[in-house]
Amino acid sequence: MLAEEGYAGFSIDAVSRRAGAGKPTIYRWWKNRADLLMEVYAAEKAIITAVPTDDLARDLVDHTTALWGFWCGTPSGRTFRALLAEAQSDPEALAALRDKFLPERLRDVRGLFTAAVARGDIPAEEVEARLALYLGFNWFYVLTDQLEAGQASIPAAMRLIAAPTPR
Amino acid sequence: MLAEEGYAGFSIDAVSRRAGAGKPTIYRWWKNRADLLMEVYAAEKAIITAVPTDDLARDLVDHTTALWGFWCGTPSGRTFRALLAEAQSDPEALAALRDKFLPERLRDVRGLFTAAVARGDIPAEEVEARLALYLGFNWFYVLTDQLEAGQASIPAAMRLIAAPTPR
DNA sequence: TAGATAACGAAACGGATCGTTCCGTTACTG
DNA sequence: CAGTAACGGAACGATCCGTTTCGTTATCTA
Repeated sequence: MLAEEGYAGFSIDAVSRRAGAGKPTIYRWWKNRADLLMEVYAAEKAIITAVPTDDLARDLVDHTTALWGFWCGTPSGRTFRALLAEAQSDPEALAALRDKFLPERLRDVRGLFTAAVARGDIPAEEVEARLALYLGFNWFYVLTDQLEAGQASIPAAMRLIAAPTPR
Repeated sequence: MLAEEGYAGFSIDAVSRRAGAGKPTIYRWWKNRADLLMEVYAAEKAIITAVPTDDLARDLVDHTTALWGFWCGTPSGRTFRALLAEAQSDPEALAALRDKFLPERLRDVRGLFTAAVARGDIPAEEVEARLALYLGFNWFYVLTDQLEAGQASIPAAMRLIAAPTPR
């Protein structure tokens, strides 16, 4: 349904109709639209492995390419956008997104950065800033539905995010 | 109303009640919720001047600090979050956001980057990538309601976005 | 095998919002 | 003073929310 009509066509009523299930059944299993969306996303997410090499910039380019391909090739891009929209009107959903969903999804990428720290390529105290840059970059393109047009920016952006801090 | 209850409490019905106006009157002036939100944001936006010095990193830190202060100190942070959420369920709203609202709001910041290009500090072909990094960084923190906690990341992030490309 | 338990679908609830239509009033305009 | 246009208010049908009720099915236990 998200693939067909996006967030606008996604409602608990519509889900229960389509599933041939009663609404109470849906609410028995997921307390929220956001709760359902997060499980849909997690269930659909192909395992995008992120094994650090010794080149952070290349690791980030590879991971971003895989992620964008996943977002474009499945309904997951739509799902993610719906989830982020939902979090803007439901504080509980925002808390779940920030404190549970995102940390889980970010484990691999964070690993790329900590590996670079271990190699001495980037300072440990900059990991959060660089992670935020990485996340935000992806969010901007997916939220504005510009994943195709934005591909050209990936290498330069990742080079900057991965840049060693001089001095 | 956005300041009081956020996006959840914002509906055309509620707006017309609060304004003592009929709904048709609201729809006569703004064709969309997004349309109204964009005008609210634009009307509220204090002029945050962004005059380039000769240090892009410092310019970006200053502008980000001003922007986050504006987002936190007025209902505008809420307004912006509502606008972005609205754009996820209304393709027309997304197009307006992407093609009209954002370019207008970004004029000043883009000026900071093009000034750096003119000085030879950064290559012209990387402006889009760096702008996306800048935008995304801000979006991530405002959309996750972490503007206070994220302030510590600003200097490092801006240093990376403004970094000269070696070689 | 018989009874208890739990999940289920279906329907309906009150409340809210959407975007639109109709109507009678107000306030400018010429 | 007549005409016009924007207005407020009320109501429309449609959709969705989250919850309650009810009768049925399926599983587990004794």
